[in-house]
Amino acid sequence: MFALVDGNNFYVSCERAFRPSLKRHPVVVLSNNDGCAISRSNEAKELGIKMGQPWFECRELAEVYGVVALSANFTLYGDMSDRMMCTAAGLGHNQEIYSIDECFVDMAGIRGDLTRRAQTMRTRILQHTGIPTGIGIAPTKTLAKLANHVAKSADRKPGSYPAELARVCNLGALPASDLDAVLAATEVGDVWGVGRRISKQLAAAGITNALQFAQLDPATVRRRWSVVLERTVRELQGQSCIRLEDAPPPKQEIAHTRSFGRPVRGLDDLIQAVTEFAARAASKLRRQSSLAGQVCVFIHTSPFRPPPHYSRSTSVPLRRPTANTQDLVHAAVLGLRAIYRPGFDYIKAGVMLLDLNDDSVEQLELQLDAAPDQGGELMAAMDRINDRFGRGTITLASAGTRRAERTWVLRQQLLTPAYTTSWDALPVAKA
DNA sequence: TCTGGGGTCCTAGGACCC
DNA sequence: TCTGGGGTCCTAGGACCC
Repeated sequence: MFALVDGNNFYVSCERAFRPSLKRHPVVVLSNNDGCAISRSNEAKELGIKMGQPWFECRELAEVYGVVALSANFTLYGDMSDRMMCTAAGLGHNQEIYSIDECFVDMAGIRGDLTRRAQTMRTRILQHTGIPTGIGIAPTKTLAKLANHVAKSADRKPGSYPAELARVCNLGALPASDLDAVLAATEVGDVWGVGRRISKQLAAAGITNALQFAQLDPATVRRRWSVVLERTVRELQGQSCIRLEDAPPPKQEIAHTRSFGRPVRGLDDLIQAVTEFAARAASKLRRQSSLAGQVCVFIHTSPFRPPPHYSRSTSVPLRRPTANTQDLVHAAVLGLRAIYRPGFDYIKAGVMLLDLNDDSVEQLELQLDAAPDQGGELMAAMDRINDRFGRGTITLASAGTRRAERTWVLRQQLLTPAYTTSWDALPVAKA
């Protein structure tokens, strides 16, 4: 039996935990550059503000109704998530943290009334963190997701499902006929794994609710769509096909990409952005003890603006896999110079690290051929400083278009003289 | 004026090999 | 003259997730 614990309107709930005056007010949290609404309180949802909706589209309406709009504070949300996950882990023996606001818990081997246990856990999470949650329980992960959807909908929209399924919904405890009724009341597009495209195709075939979908023949679904969708059908039928991943595998790619607040034209500005993106990605890479074999960089103009449009990406292979910021930045800038065309208003850029593998192999090679230190100590020092004093305390800079060499720049305003002194002792500071 | 930032998995098709 | 077919690897693109 799987449980899915999901924080309601997570970012908004995090903000409310520290500002109780926001309760019962319509609140939205906005993405970077205050571009889109990425979390909405129930009150904001009722006003019709959609997930991912551009803020400029709803601003007028929001002003009329006094919607409070907040810029996202992802550091805060990460901390709140850690707390919520620690508490939620007590629900069973194994936990998979699926996203910042959701986790699966394997409840196999837990005796007693699972529904009551989940209700107790819900109260405890609320007390520990101030975050309201919904908990769904079912024999497969897809059904647990669906149960969670029921738990939240029954709470928020009375009448959508039986009221006793609100907040905690245990589909495993339901008689078959009741389960069918729940599936029949669920739109097929609300099933985990069925997105917009496929729901449209299913609708064309007369399949609009989850019960009809669950009654399809898996082999037919595989032939007509894919093995992925076949698995979804089987899971809805109660056959568990997706295992709990309690020890998440290391990432296969690491990206850092951003939209700019306003259009960027010059190569120098793009180099500056790409340098920062590559450095951020490199730091994530070291955190999971991996090395990258390739650096991909992309730039593009806004698809929402009139032409001319320009969009290109390129991959730069590295001579040997590395996690060194300097090497990764160098490769990213090299790629950028290759794809850059003057005369366009660029709105977004990004750096992706690909071909990732474990750094232990590289360590072995280093020992074998006694290669010079690739800056490992320096990188570790940078990471420690940034962990301690905040991201961006120390960064790598790239020279602009006129000078080819790179320079190190220290942002010293956050460093005390003592730390500056010890930093000066490091060989790189003279570079 | 103003439109997020990450990820994963699968498939199709081409290149290449035997 | 006649010119196979299966396996593997890689890449691009699609679809999905939060």
